Amino acid sequence: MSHEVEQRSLARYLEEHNLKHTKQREAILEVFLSATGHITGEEIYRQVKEKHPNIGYTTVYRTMKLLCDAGLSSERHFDDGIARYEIAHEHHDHLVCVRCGKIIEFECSMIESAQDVIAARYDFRVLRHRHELYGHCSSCRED
Amino acid sequence: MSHEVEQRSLARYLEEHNLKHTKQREAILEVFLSATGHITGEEIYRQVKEKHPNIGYTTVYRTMKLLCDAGLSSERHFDDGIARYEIAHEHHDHLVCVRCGKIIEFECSMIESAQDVIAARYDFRVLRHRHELYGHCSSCRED
DNA sequence: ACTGAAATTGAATGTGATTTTCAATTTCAC
DNA sequence: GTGAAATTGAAAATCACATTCAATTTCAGT
Repeated sequence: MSHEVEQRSLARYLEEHNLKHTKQREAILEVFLSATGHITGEEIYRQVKEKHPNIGYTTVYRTMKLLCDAGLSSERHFDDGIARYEIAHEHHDHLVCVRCGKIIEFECSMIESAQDVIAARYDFRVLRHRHELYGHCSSCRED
Repeated sequence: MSHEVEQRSLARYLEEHNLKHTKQREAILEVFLSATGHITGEEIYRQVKEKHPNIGYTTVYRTMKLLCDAGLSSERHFDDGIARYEIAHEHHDHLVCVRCGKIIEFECSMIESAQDVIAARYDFRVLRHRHELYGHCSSCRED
């Protein structure tokens, strides 16, 4: 509950694409939205399983792919190679704490414009980018 | 041949770590160094196989890991998730052409310093970063 | 509410890159 | 040359995720 906007957004996507509204999809959307973000498929699976013990891994992966297609989520891969799903919003980049695993989002127009310079230098047409800073967050540095 | 510096560097690493000097390791180093860079394990395997038909996948992967530990190579993962090995050198970032797969290295001090600003803002200690621009290279845009 | 065609589900199985296992082989210090 | 320790390679395991397919569920049309 309390994610009415996204629920409606999913419902619209399903209707427009002749797809069906199921308990599983609703449950997975709910878990995904309630997470702090950057949750893995495995974590979603475990949490959905609590309320829907019969749900399968397959459905979780398929539904997350659906949510990505619907524009509600986007899939990210950090250095461990495991897919993580974040709530879709404005372009941004990430700080990843290698100790506690915390992922912080940031945006920086200075970097964006620097990229334009690089692209021009190599006559390259940039479609997207990924920029990740790996290190230690402040709370992991407090002894 | 003609990669004497690296051969000596590997030899030194092997000695220091009580590891052994083998034909396979030499052959893999040779193929790796002769590549244009950003070669996959599979590609190394195929090329080494030409001169050493009995070599196994396993040895290639193990040896590339060794070369990384020895500081001669570094492993990179781009969006396709497949490990690529590049010749270790100064820090740099990458432009990746999503059409032809070409990988161009670049460095940009403007971006590096912008990162410091971000790190300070979040009180984050950056250990390393990855910055990849995906798009179309100039030759892929020529119709 | 009822029906049935189409979509969905989930268990089992497949996939693909890489890793591990392990018996046989090779290296190298003595 | 000898033998202990490292290395090799074939086969099997792993790990995250994708595909298959028979059984179930949804929902538009009645």
